[in-house]
Amino acid sequence: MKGERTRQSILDRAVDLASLEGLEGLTIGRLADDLGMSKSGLFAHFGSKEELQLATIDAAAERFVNEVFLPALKTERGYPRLMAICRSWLSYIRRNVFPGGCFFAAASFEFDGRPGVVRDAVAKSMDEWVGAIEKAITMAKDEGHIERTVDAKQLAFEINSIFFGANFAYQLRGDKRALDRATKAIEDRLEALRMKSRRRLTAVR
Amino acid sequence: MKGERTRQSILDRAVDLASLEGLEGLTIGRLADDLGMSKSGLFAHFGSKEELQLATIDAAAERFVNEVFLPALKTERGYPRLMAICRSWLSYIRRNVFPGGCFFAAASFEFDGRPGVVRDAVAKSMDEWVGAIEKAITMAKDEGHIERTVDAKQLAFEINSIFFGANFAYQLRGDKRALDRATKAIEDRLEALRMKSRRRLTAVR
DNA sequence: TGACAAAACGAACGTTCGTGCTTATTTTCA
DNA sequence: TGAAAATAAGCACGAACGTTCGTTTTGTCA
Repeated sequence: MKGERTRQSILDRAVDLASLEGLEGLTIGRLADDLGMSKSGLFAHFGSKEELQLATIDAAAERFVNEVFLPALKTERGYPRLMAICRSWLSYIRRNVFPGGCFFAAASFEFDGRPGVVRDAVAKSMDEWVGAIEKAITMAKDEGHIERTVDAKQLAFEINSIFFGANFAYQLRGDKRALDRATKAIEDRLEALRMKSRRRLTAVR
Repeated sequence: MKGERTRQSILDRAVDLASLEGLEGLTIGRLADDLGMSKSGLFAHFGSKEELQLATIDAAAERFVNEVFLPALKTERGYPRLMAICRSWLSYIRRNVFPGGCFFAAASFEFDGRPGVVRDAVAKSMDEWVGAIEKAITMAKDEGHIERTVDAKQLAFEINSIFFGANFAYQLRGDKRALDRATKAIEDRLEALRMKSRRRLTAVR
């Protein structure tokens, strides 16, 4: 009981720290100090640093899903939901859900060069996320909201790219307009794909 | 003389290593071992790890300019050069100029959360690069190759985003088609901006 | 309340980190 | 060729790393 609560608060802090310093830069001693507890006590919860990293990724994924994905699912499927997902992602950056920017963008670029279970876990999370975007695109096609010829994988690639670009410009370059630019890029791209015959519905936007 | 040669070979290796392990994961002991020299001997060349990191960024920038930017400058200014820059960048990923993928993408996401001179150096390099893309776009406008209404900053943002997305998909997800997708995304985007009155020139592509 | 389990602690392990010093070996050039 | 200068190595340092240990504190429940 108590242990689970502690574990959760450790992971909460670990996620924040890792978004700033990286999953490798995340350090058990530093984390313990931050939480006012002993290294050994903290360590016992995970058994190894690698296990801590994996648990941190899981915790980050949970926060991400709660803050980005689930809220967007409330919007009706099809074009509206696809756009809601994009807006939700950009809002998640603006709200600083992770203090160091997108946890998964950072982790992706940190681990893309080294093999191991941590890299695999990051890749799996990202696969799921990009897959979710693809699915939303496919739904928009199925609903007849966007053209049937749309290549879902291609479009998901482009949208995800814009997310990375937005995170980069916002976090590193401090470009306040980065999120506006990303919004415009995605809106323009998606708007061009809307079904002509459904133009009467565009006013809903 | 000799020192300069050694320094260069150290930096060559440092760049490779940092592209894989990150600039913070880059370690003096590991680097010295790799090169078959002593930590202290290597250390003397730089005086501090931070100085080594800064020199590594410079060396990476030099390699990047030589491998990506300068070759593209041989192409005539305007639309052709803009496209050449994009193709050159994608080729640079395909050729594994840095063993861990784009050095600057990795460094950007590694340091976007922490202040300091290293972060500033990374940001400066990226500013220059994005600025170079912007300039190429502006030239294409001036040459009358693309529409005068194009927002150079916006377009540069989008192109750079695609680069990040391509690096991500190629390096972490091992998606061989990532570079094709990036090419298509950029081609389609740019093609739509070409001046109608100059359509007779489009065959040149 | 008392007994047992869970959780946290403090100290220490061996290793590696970045960084100083001092000494030895090369390079360079008058 | 030999002296001066540049370069590399050797050694040691304090701190931090992940990890293990035995002990103590805290929580849970019969």
